[in-house]
Amino acid sequence: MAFSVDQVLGGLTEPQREAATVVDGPLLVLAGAGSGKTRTITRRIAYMIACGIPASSILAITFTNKAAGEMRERVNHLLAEAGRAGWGVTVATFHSLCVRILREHAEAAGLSKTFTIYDSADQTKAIKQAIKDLNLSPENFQPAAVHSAISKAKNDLKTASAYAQEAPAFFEKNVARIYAKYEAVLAGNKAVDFDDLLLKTAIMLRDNKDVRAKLQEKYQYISIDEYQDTNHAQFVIAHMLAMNHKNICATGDPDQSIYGWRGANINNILEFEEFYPNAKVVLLEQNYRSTKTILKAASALIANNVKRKKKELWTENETGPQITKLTLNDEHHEASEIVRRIKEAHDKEKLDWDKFAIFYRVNSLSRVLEETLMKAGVPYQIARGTEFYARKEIKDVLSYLRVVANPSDNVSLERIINVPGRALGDTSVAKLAAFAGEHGLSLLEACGRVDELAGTGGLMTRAITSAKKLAGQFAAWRAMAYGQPEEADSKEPQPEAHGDDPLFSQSLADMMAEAEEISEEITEENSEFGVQNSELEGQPAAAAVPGKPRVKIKDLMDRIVKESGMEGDLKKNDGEDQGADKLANVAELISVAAEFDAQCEANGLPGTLDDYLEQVTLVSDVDRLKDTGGSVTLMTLHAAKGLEFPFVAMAGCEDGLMPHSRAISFGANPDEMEEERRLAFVGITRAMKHLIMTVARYRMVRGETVRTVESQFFGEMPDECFDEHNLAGDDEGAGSLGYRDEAGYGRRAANERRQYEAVAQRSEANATAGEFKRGQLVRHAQFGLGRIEDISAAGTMTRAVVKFQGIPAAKTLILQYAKLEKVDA
DNA sequence: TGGAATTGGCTTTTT
DNA sequence: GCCAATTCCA
Repeated sequence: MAFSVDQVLGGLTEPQREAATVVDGPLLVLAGAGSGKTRTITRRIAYMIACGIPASSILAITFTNKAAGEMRERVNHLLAEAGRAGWGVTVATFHSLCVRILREHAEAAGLSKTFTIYDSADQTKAIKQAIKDLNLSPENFQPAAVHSAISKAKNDLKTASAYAQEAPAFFEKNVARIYAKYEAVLAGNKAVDFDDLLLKTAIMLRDNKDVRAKLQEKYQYISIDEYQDTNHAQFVIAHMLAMNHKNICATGDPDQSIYGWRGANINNILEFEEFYPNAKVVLLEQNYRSTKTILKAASALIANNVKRKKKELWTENETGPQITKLTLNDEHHEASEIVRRIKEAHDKEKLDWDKFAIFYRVNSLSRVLEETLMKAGVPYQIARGTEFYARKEIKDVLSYLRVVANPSDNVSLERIINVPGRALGDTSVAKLAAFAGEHGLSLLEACGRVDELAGTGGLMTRAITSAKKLAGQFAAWRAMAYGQPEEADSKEPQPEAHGDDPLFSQSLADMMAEAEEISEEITEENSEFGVQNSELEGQPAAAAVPGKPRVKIKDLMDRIVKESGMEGDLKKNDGEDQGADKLANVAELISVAAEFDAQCEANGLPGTLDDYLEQVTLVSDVDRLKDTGGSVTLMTLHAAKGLEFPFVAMAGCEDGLMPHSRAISFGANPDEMEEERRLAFVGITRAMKHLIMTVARYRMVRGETVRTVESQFFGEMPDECFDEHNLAGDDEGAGSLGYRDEAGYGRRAANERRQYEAVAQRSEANATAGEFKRGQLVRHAQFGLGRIEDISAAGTMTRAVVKFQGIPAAKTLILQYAKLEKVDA
């Protein structure tokens, strides 16, 4: 054993070695940017195995699927070198781990085994539905805002009723109602959303002693990466799992906490020691990535944050070149200058394209950069905002599959019930839905029994035929997917009033049981998805159903695309439209599915439809980036976390963008500014040697050209770190004018001003006693503190548009009724 | 019912 | 400015 221990720990520095060898008891590794954190954790896991800890009792949680895959690979590689088999460690993200736990303990969690996972788009849709059902106006309750409120509540483990109890004011009270309704919609569709994965797992672990004990025994050694970005639900899950053996290792860097906006709680890491008083703490402060210059600038910047643990990054690397700071005319100038310099470095320094990255704060900046790269013939890849899986045609195909997997999923069915057109428009669907509601059926079941509706509802003959046909098709596809010999299910004997898991759940359960028997170890331990170990020599294949080859997702998909008429529809619309594009995307989806099939085949995994759908739902943009692209990488600062590049360009280093205006604007939590600073810090510390930061003097924002001010963060970093060039041809010294050009820029701005002035004049005359003006701070009995954004007179009424703190949508109030109270700043 | 045309809203970040 | 969603029109 000793031999492998040495091999496993070889080349680690003293602190790294310490972190890797403290295996028992709580451990906190505060790892600065570029301090070899991943390397250390990987070694730590390998060390545990080398010490004889069974791989199956090790759980490693990472932030992205990509990180999970990489870690798995590295652990395997290390152990192979040390002559050990590395498979069997569970490496997962919180979300994928939860899916697994929930499927295994579906009953205990109060879920159907075949639950569908809704992505954000599905969630928003379901929320819209709930808002509509409650007869609330979508204007006052913007689905997106409600969505984020609910999501936040779930991350804090607040169920609908708990949330309702605490709801302080009007808005929240109604959100509570929507929340409850939304939960009902989800349950009706046998669906869970992203947040539910965490919430349901956390609650089950908290309340169900048996399940908790079982999982505690299973995962005796737990390590969690990027701990600074965990939220409350994740915190609870981690500690429920660890509370017995207390072998929990949290690694992370408070300075790189950038997901506060979605509920991550930086205090989880800041207070780890309070939670585990006997925790061992290791600091990794030596940076192996960046030059002294880059590190100096980054350290100076982050030192401005109050909420942090002091840490001094240092490096033995060279001083390196100064950071290039460029001021350009506009975003086009910015893009061309960045591209020019990238090309230059590519040619002169013989750097491959994949050594370059361009970061930006918001996705909208990518457009011009992309165009410029394309024109210049520079290969690039991008973690896109509207990524592949969000495309309409892709979502459509996946919706078909989801309905096959879960016939109760009405949201997915509604999405495609008339795609391609089959005479089932809004009217017909409404009737079907009403019928379904009356009889406690799913929408699909209603389609199958449309005959019974014919007398009453008066559905078009064509619609009736279509509905029946569709129900029949789904039955057939389902039979194919789950290896059911019959195809007769659509006319199946009455699925009784409230079908709990109708149709096929039986066969699925059997299959799962069988698969488990065959190789409990493998299915359980070999991680989730298609990303698999390659070192699985000699393991028995865990085929889904013995004697029957597993159904290929590709074949199923192929069949659905053809039989549903989608293919024909897209071909028909080919007329130099996007039809061809869409068809190509579908083809791409199918070939990715074929890859999934092949992966599962190779690793002897069941690779059921449910597995596939789960995989597809939980991938992110970053996961889709290839390492070996031979291309320049474009991404948001958020996506850049954990990566490194020899040459980095950060575009849009301007106030309003970085830091984002949201953190600057009225009512912003001061913590937000710190998070913006951390975001900039993350960006800067990705760079190994070359760093360019650019400022565009004018930038097109939402169709308006605005005058910008360079980022206030520049003022927090030492001048000597920068090599500054002003390549903007025009005016000097205008930088102090403010965010928007005083003179107005463009017709639209002028128009707006004229309108504003007119309104202001009118309201001046009408406003009660004239004390309310635009910009005035006010207090409202229900909504709280706000600021008047606009004010106007209409007849005898004066209307004020007020933006209240904590309420995303501005409210329009009538002054005579609203009893606004003036607040002095 | 489907396609065109207009509006409106949006822009943080994503598992 | 762009995209999606809604509305309008045939």
